[in-house]
Amino acid sequence: MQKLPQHTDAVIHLWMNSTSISRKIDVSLSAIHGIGFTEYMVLFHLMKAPNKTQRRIDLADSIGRTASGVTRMLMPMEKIGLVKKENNPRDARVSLVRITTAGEKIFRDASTTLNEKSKYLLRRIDSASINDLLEIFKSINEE
Amino acid sequence: MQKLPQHTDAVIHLWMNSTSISRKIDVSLSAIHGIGFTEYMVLFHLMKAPNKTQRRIDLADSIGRTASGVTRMLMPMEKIGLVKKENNPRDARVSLVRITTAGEKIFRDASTTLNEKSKYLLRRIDSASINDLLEIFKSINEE
DNA sequence: GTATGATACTTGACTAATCAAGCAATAGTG
DNA sequence: CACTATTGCTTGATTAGTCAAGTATCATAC
Repeated sequence: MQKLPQHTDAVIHLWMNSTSISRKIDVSLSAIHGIGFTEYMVLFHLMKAPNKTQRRIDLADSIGRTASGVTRMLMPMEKIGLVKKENNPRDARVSLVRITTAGEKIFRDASTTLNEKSKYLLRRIDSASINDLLEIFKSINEE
Repeated sequence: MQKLPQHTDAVIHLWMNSTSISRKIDVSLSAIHGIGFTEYMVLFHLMKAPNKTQRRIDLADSIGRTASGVTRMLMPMEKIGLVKKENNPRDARVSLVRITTAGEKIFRDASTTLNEKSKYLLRRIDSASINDLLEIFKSINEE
């Protein structure tokens, strides 16, 4: 088998690392807080958003899912009270999502778990390399 | 919202990048070759394996899926003739998977597509940084 | 101001993966 | 050698997500 070019190798390793890391984080988060990595990311983006509120379509975009994926994912999250639905008075098509107080608490608790787990998973990488990693990730996403 | 520690930030960015990248690659690969990134990875690991053959359980481990996930995933791949099942005469529990000639061809063709797509996706990253990335990824996985 | 098109969202049908339970074969232990 | 535990794999039930189609609202062009 022919040797793969460097960038292909990088993409493959990115996939493998992210697969195994997000699996491990999923296990920790859901055992302790009852949410997976994707749910965590929803809360994360809501916390960052102005008024802690976002349109479903923008949320879909932020977490790399489709609109229908978001609809389906938010149903159980609403049911257990992590987020709630709100209307946009200016546009009746839009359905806004707001994080609740309960959701914020779960987010803070889960962040602690995620911090510990991330620290452990990256324990062999020194701080400077993590910085490099972040810089590279940021430039991958520039438009 | 409190600022996240560096390693947590890195894990989150890893997740986001890999989500969007593997989605894009999935689209390209399946449009042209009828396989997704996961199927490509199966072929990739089989190509690397001695005799181009692997136990299902080891395959599951290599691609970060469960044994039952592998069983389900290989069914359609066998049906379209990319891989075939073989027995291990030494251990009747084991079911080996071997890549077929047709599978090898698809793998080579798909590799070309993947190469182009990877090059495009990482076009803003210089060669030295990609090397750094690879080094970091490799040390994340050391045991 | 009315038609046409675009946008936001939901739903039905499907695919992919998980977990837990089960079966069969092998390995380890007294 | 017999008994128990472990390993490799598959299957039923469930969950998470996709796409395509449909509905409702808003924006645009004439």
